[in-house]
Amino acid sequence: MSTPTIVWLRRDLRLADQAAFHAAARQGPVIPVYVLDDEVAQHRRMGGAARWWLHHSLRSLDADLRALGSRLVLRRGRSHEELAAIRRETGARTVHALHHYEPWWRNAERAVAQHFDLRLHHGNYLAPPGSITSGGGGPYKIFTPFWRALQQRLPPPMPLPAPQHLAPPAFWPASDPLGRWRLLPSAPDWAGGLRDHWQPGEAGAQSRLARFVVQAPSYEQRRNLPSVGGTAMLSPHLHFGEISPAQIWHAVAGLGGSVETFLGELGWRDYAQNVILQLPDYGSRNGKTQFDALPWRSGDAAEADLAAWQSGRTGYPIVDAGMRELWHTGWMHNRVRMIVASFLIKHLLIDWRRGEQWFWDTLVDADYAQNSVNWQWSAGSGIDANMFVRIMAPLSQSEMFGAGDYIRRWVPELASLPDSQIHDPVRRPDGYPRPIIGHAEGRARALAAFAAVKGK
DNA sequence: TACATATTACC
DNA sequence: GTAATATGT
Repeated sequence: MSTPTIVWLRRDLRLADQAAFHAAARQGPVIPVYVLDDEVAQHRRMGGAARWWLHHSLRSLDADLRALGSRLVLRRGRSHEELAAIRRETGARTVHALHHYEPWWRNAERAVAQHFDLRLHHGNYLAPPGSITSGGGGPYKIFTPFWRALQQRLPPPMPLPAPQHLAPPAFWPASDPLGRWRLLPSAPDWAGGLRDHWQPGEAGAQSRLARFVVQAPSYEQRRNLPSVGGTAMLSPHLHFGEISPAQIWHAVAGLGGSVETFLGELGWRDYAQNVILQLPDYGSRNGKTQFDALPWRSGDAAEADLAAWQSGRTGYPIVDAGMRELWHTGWMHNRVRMIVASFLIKHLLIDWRRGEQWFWDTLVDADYAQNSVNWQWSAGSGIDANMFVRIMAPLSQSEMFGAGDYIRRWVPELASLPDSQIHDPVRRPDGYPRPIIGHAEGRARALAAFAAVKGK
């Protein structure tokens, strides 16, 4: 029997269009390995919602592998140590994996490469991050020119087929029982809403894509209406790599209508990855250093406001609906994400990193690049040019995007109010709070604080 | 071919 | 305001 090859899985938990599986399957026996490696220094520990998703995604991948005559080996610890142990157990000398760009993988990959012939493949982005450079040869800072340049590289390669069979090794290395990792919440079980809304795994990703394909041509008209829900809801599947952007691209490109707008969102995902590649600390450091001087609020009053925001009790119906949707389902509509982020940063004048941390813990799609880039975009602290202090008015956004039914769904205290009242109720039903800050007051405070750091 | 300056746009 | 490019010297 020939020497087995390791497929080292990270956020690429799929069989189709998975270049590491594709390459390894042709070399003989394959050992698929997932190492839970987020407890080491520098590695951001996954949040609670993401851990719930990971549990189910790993179980799904293991079932899919067993149907091919294989299985998933689970190990916990430092990636290079666990892989080296498997090498000693099985004699494997080659590791196939996909490229990942979170800063903590740099050291891990270097260490793995000391023990193995490490073959890294592309395939989790439309184009390899770092490969799109501006006329001056440097990385892009602004989305639009980046996207124009990326489009020159499209279409992405045709998706690779899933392997039909994966030869098992002569014997399997030890594998942890998934349950021992305790990725699921113990009491209280807060995951009921997640179970109702999501099907983690490759099959769930494909069915979500199939549902979206028929709606993709009307994406433009529907995507900003939280009551309608015209977005693809593929973000957690993409984050865990249960589906590739190339698969999505080839499923929707050419359908007409506003598909181009949707593809721009896939482009934004590539863009964010390119930003953290040039600035690995983007999740904790302002892109523009003058924002380091911004007088964010702190202390008991700010902490109380943060808690009200987190629990959906700000007294702004659209903000509260979004925050409760997040808590219940692990996801929030994109338009509402922008509104709640603006509210925290501008109206409450709370550091964007606090919001980023909350999203990191509660979103099933929590992604280092996306979360960092999007929060810095909301704060205006990022490297992308940004002329004014953008302060979204929650009430007019709520009206403009017809959020009435969305609010009724997530803020049941307000369910009986008519459209004329629901965005800004004059009489607050029992138990629904008054606004924790007035719009004009919050706006003025934010303008003063941001003016202090603008213009150098 | 370098470098300055004008133009355009900023999900 | 400033990134990126087009245009000028």
